[in-house]
Formats: sequence, structure tokens, C-alpha cells
Amino acid sequence: MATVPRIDTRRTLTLRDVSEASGVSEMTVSRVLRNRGDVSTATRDRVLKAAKTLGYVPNKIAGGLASQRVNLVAVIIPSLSNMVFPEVLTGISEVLEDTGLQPVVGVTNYSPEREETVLYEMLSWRPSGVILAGLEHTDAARAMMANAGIPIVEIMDVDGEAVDSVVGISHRRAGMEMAKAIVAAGYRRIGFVGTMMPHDHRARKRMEGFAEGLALAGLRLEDSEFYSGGSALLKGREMTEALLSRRPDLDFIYYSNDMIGAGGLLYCLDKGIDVPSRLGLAGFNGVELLDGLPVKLATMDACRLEVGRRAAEIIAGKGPTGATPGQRIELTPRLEPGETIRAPR
Amino acid sequence: MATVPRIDTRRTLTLRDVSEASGVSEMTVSRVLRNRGDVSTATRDRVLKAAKTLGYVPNKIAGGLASQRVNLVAVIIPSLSNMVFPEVLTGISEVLEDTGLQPVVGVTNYSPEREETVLYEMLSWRPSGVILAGLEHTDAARAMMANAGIPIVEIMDVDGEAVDSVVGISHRRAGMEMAKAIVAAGYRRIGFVGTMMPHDHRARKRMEGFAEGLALAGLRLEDSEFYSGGSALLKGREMTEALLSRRPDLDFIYYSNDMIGAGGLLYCLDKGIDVPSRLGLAGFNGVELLDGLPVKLATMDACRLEVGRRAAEIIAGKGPTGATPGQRIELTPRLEPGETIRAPR
DNA sequence: CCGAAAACCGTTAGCGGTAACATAACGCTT
DNA sequence: AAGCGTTATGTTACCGCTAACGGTTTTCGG
Repeated sequence: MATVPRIDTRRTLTLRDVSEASGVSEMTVSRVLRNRGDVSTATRDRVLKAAKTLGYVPNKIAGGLASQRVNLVAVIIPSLSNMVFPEVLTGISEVLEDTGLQPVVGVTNYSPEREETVLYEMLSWRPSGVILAGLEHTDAARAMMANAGIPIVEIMDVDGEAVDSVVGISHRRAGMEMAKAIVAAGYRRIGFVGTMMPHDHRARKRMEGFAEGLALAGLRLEDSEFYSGGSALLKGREMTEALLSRRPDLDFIYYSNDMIGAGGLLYCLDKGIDVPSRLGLAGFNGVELLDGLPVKLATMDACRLEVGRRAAEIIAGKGPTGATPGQRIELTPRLEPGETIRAPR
Repeated sequence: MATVPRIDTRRTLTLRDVSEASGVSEMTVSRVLRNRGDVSTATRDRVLKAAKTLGYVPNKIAGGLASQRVNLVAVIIPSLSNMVFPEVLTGISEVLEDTGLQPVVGVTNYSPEREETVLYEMLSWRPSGVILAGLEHTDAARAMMANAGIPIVEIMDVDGEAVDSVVGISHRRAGMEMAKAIVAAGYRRIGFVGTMMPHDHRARKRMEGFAEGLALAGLRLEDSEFYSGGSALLKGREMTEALLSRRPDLDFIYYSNDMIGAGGLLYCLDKGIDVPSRLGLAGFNGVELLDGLPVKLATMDACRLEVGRRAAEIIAGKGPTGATPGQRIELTPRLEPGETIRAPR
């Protein structure tokens, strides 16, 4: 290990320390460290050297207060254990990377109250923008966002009214498209397996759209199963078994996400159920995991990376406050039929 | 720009606005909002009402500067797409929840330089503590942490020298234990499939410990495959196929994580390879996903939740700076033999 | 060689809170 | 009614940094 520079452990360093060590004013040090304003190369080098040997770390708290600018972007999502959200984050980070903006993540666990709290906390840091999942929020949360005077981007869902900008897909439409594809392929007795979470509005909307799509063909959901908690893969297995034992005549099961869909698929393979002839299956999300399964599950890509990117672009490109009117970007998920839906007849 | 900007009549609110609206001093408002010091119930109510109707959101930037205290804890991890880290985060959040401390996550993508940058950024917000994965850091990063004057907890790995406190398991030992178990079960021709990432030190240490464990029994790794990028499940499949086609005589494969292990397992099931008699398999991490597989993969739990919890406790319980000497907490992962290692003979 | 522009660097005045220290108001005892 | 400990509120002085502006020096065309 290299030797650590000698440091006065008593006090944390300030610009003053660097200024004294390099014989210039604090203002000049500030300019050097921010790369702003004119500073001669000679003094710049001197200052940088001093800052480095002292081990000076700027204080953004003070800087932010003085400049009234904070390079943070609040990102508020329901969960980290659903791989969907880390992927959105990746898209966001990618874009923010070279804008000097930094994402700060908050997690709500699908609780609107928690979301409100997290939002409040985040806003109290006066971020440059907010990206948050969904269009459903408490009134207080809406009010806070409307008054914050910074760009707000609601993501992942466009079925509803946005506070400012919105980037996402229509889950209602996604569900409907899937229903149409299934019907077109000739399936008629259709079941559903989904999450029980009352606050997963996107899953709900997908199911509603799906049911609506079936209705257009004069069909309806024959039966459904809901779960909460536990290993999604395992639950998919169990729910599928439960559903099929109750309704062995089903010829299709639509899952509210790929993970439980994969569980269902593995169950069918296990039991020797003929997929997709005897039983068709489809999930939602287009997760990478599916690539590794023995049979590729039908799914619909939710454009997660793209959603993150576009949202970040809005934040990064937008003027200080309401300069641009709220944008509405609806992406179109594409159906990936995989090998668990038979060809349309 | 020539256009007159639309004047935002709602300047962002300050304590002064609330104080004027409620007819007390700013100081009193501050006391009410922080629940600190004595304030009569009457004025407290008045202030809270005013703050609420105005929609006031405190400014932590200013507050932090004045009080020299910031309720943030920097958490720096390599990735969010490896489910291990979100789980650690869960443990951290659980504990911090009721301490008033708030985690802020930074991601390094396994790059030491990126880690250094992220750390610098984080420290510039003057957090109350830092939790970061691993013991390997750049010299500059080490120096920053040593000088920060706040508790630092390095997590997930104890094989090395810590800056301050450390909570984790010994991956070297984990690898060795697995090797011993495998040897005890009678396997002799053993292969390895792992990641290529040069900076995943924990995976490396596991492999080293594993090799060492084999050596104790006079054995060695017969062959190995490394991958990077892509769907881990799919890669597990492909690597297993590659390895077995090269060395069909192998009777065991050790995977550097559960995800690729699961891929390998699915491959074997597909091909009708007799697991665990003809070929044994084991992964690492104890991920929830495994519960949903047709056959339960042998693995070793990395105590992720517990690691997060203990780390957070150290941060939460610790005095301002170096009050407690650095702690060293080594947890013991337990082997979960599953159904892919045959019984010891 | 002059004068104006550009380059360089310092001074001043906060940013919006809070710690610490007054100060005022209020019981309650004696 | 004076005395005194609480309780409730106000005042003052920063926290560490940067915007805005000012002063001084250098550069350079004419």
C-alpha cells in the first residue's frame, strides 16, 4: 500500500487550506477546481498540486448552497429486486454519465406513502430533476412535484395523466396486443397468472388490456391465479400447477412477468406438457434470463433501456424550470413470439 | 436568449416564508420542523399548518452546511444487475430505516477507477459513513477513506486488509470448503466455469481457495472456462457444453456463481446427463432463483442480507470518527448441498 | 508608445439554514 | 411580591463555497 499523504486529522479541509498552501485566494482555488473562469496555467498547476497533496475533497454542500445548483437527479423506483428497474437505471446512467449529472436512487417498495416520503427527502436536496416510475402518486406527492420547479419525468407507463413529462409504453395496449396475438394463433381457453400487489399498476393495466383484447374476440379469462412474495420462478411453477389442476382444459396461460412465466415453462417441460401445441405460454418484459431457458418463452419487450435513456435525456436537456413543456414519449413494445406460441392459423 | 422568461411567481420557499406566514422567527420554524428544542403546542401547530399549506420542503443543503451533519450513507457496489448487491442493499436499508440515515448508492461496474471517482463524488457530499464492496481499491481511494474522518465499512470479503471496519465472508475459505465437500463425495475429475472479469476479486479468491482445497487432496482443476457479458444463464449452458465436449471425462463442475450454475444444470437436464451420479454441480451465492429449478443446485450462501445489516449497524452505531476501532466481522457461509452433489462416500 | 481589450486574480456579499447564546414569558414556591 | 427554575422564542454569527463585480496586469493592433 502506498503511503497516505500527511493529513491534519483534526479538521476537514476547506478551500482556505488549499488557498494557503498554494498562495492564492480561495476564489482562485475554486475556479481551478471547477475549471471555470480564467486562471493561468502556472497557478492552476500549483493549486492542483496543493489540493492533491493535501487530499482536498470539495464540499458540494457548501458549493450547492452558494451556486443554487446541485448536480443530482432523483430516481425513484418501486424495487431493486425486479431486474426491470436496474435495467432502467442503466439506461439513465448511460446518458447522465457525460452530463455531469448524477442519479440518486430511492426505492418505494410499491408503497405510495413510502414514495411520498422518499420524494420529500429527495426534493429536500434540491435535485436538478426527478425521474420516477408510474403515474399513480399521492396528492401530496403530485403537489410537491408540481411545485418543485424542476423537470419531472414519469416513466414506464403512459396510461394516465402526467405531472410534467412521461416516457414509457402503454401496458394496457401491451396486454391487448398479446391477447390479439394469442387469439390469432387459435388459442381459446385462456388463463392468467399474476402478482397480487395492489400497487403494481402496470401489471394491473396489462391484465385489463389483455382481458379487453380477449373480449374483442368474444373470449374471456377462464381462470387466474395470483401470488405474492417468494421466489418468482418457484411461484410460477406452483401457480401453474394449481391453475392447471383446477382447469386442465386451458390451452394458454398469460403470465404477468417473465420470471413466473419461466417457472411455468419449466413446470410444463418437467411434466411433459406439449408446448406450444397443447398449451401456449407468454410472459412480459423480455428479460435476459429467458435466453438461457431450454425453450424460448414468448414475451414482450418493455423497452427498459430506452425508457431510461429518453427520460435522462429529457432531464439533461431541459432548461431550469418548465422551459420545455412536458413531453410525452410513448414507445412501442414488440412481441417476441419465442417458441411458446404456435404459429397463427 | 431574447425571449423574456416566464416569471415563476413561486420563488422556491425558504424558512423565512414559513416564518412570515406563521408569525414566528425562522429559528422557531426550524425547531418545529426538526422536532428539536422546546416549542409550545400552539405555535407548533401554527407553524406546521403554514408549512403544509405553503408546501414548504426543507433545504438540506443549507441545513447540512449549517449543522455540519448530513444523514447520508454512501454505499458503493460493483453492479446492480447481479442480484447479490440489491440484496445487500436490502439489509442495509432495513437497518438504516429507523436511524434517520439514508443510503445513497453508487455503482462502479467493477472498475477501480470508477470506484475512485464515485467515492470522491460521494465524499464531497460529506456523508456520515461509507459502505463499499471489497477490499481492493486504488491508493487514492484508500487515502480518501482514511482521511475522511467517518466510519468506513468494507463488505462481502474479509481476505485482505481493511481501511477501517469489515464485514463479510472469506471467499477463499468458501472455495476451499466446497472443494473439500466435493472431494469427500468422491468426485475426482473437476472442472471450473467462471467469470472473466479481472476485477471480481471475490470470484477469483473463491477459485483460488477451491484449487487449494483440491490440492490438499492431491487433486487439481482439470480444466476451466471463463466468460464475460451476456445472459449468465445462457453462458452457463454454453460454457458447460464447451467444457464437457473438451473433457467428457469430468465428473464435477464448480461454477463461480449460481446463475451460470443454473444454466449448466439446465443444460445437463436437457442432455439427460445423470446429475449427480455421472456429473456433480455446484454454484455459489444461494440465490432465490434456484428454488424454482427442477433440481436444486448445490450452493453456498454468502450471507448477503446479514452482511448488509451488520455493516449498517456499524455505521449507525459508531461515533463521529474512529470512535470505535475498526471492527472485523467474519460470517460463515453454509454449504447447501441441494441435489447436485452425491452423498459423501 | 498608447489605449483598449483580454487575461488573471482578489474582495464582498450572500446562499438558507442551525448552534449557541441571549432574552422573555410563565408558573410556583416561600 | 420577590426569587428562581423552566419553557418558549428571538438574535447573532457563522458553515464553506460561489456569483458578481472590481482591480491590476498583460497583450497587441495601429
